[in-house]
Amino acid sequence: MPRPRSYSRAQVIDTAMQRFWYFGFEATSIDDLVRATGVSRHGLYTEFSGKEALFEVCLAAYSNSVVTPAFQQVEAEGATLNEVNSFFVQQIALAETVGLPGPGCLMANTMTEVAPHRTPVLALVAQHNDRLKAGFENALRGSVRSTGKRPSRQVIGELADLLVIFANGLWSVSRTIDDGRQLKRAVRSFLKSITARIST
Amino acid sequence: MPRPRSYSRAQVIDTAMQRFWYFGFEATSIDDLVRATGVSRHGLYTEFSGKEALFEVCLAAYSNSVVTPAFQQVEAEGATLNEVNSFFVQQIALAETVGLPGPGCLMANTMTEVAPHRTPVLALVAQHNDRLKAGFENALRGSVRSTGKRPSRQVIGELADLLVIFANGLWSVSRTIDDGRQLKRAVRSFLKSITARIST
DNA sequence: CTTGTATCAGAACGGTCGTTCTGTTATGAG
DNA sequence: CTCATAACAGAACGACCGTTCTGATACAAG
Repeated sequence: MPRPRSYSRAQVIDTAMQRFWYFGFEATSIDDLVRATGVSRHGLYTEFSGKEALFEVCLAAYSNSVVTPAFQQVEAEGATLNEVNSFFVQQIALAETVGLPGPGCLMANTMTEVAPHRTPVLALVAQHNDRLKAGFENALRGSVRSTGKRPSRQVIGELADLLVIFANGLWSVSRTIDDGRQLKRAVRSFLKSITARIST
Repeated sequence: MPRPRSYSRAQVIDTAMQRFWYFGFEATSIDDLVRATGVSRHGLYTEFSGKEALFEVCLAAYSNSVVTPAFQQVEAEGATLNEVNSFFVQQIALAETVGLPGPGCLMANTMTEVAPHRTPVLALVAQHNDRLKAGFENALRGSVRSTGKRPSRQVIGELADLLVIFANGLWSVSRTIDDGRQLKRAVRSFLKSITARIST
């Protein structure tokens, strides 16, 4: 008998995620979210339980709807550094369509804005970095398979760490740069260095 | 005849800088600054003209009192990648004494939190990145001088861009990591890659 | 058509935001 | 000692913060 809800939970989360992504956690107010989503304050508080909880839901949604579509190719069996390259290139292209200087990466932004003060958030971004590292390791192993060289597990891990750091740095500077070609050039150059480390 | 001021401008700036550094621009309130500096609201508003103006002064102070002491060795004539290495190692050691996960870098944090919404701030962090790039180029040229290889100006520029991205990424992840050895390992590994690119 | 119920819009909460203003106080020149 | 001066502490400003609450509303079962 009750009145059916007039909004879609997924769509609210997506809209909120966009606001947090571009403006950050602190600078995004509940009023902003009410205006952007069209959902009343009451609705936001019954559906989610507060601003920080909603933010954490948005981080998870970002992982699923933004990171996964682009990064799954790197995580797939048989992936190589070619897939790593197209991951970066795709994300740069996405940033260009949104407009540079752009929003960067929600995870990278959160790393520097919210963590380490709020433990649950810190855990989520650390988990994201772990995911990236695992994916990069997978691609590195894939690329190694086709070369004569056999780098140790430790070297693979170190190179994956470098890729995680590079990714975070790249999305950081994408918030101050207006030319996507600079970013693409950096990706090309960096992957060249990594490739050199796993071939003869 | 007037009453002399009871605070030192430089010390107020330094204290405010520390707060912004760790907590970020939005999450640091004027009340926080009043408590931390011991200066009244009125004093802060006559000495500086508002929160954002004070923040910009802090960015400049950070550049002078944090970046310069560590980075000037990289900018010095005759610097090589050895100086780049000790720059990173010193800053990591500093972060370890403060405690990891730590505050990272005020400039990197600002890049992802405040820029690109506020143009004057964006300009300051972009200027910081330019400074880093110029310093890294200087060191790369210094390292090249002692090898047979003669990389083009363009390659030097690209590698310097990589170093800027790496630096920003490194300070980002230092906000989620509790073991400084991981950071040092990454620096060692990354500089190894860069070195390979400018030697035979 | 009636009625129960969950959703709705939006008022209202105390608290804090960045900012301004008002007296009081401490100082050093005369 | 007197007094003009500027820095002082802190009250006060309207606006907005995140959160809670109230009463009207729209639907579906009976």
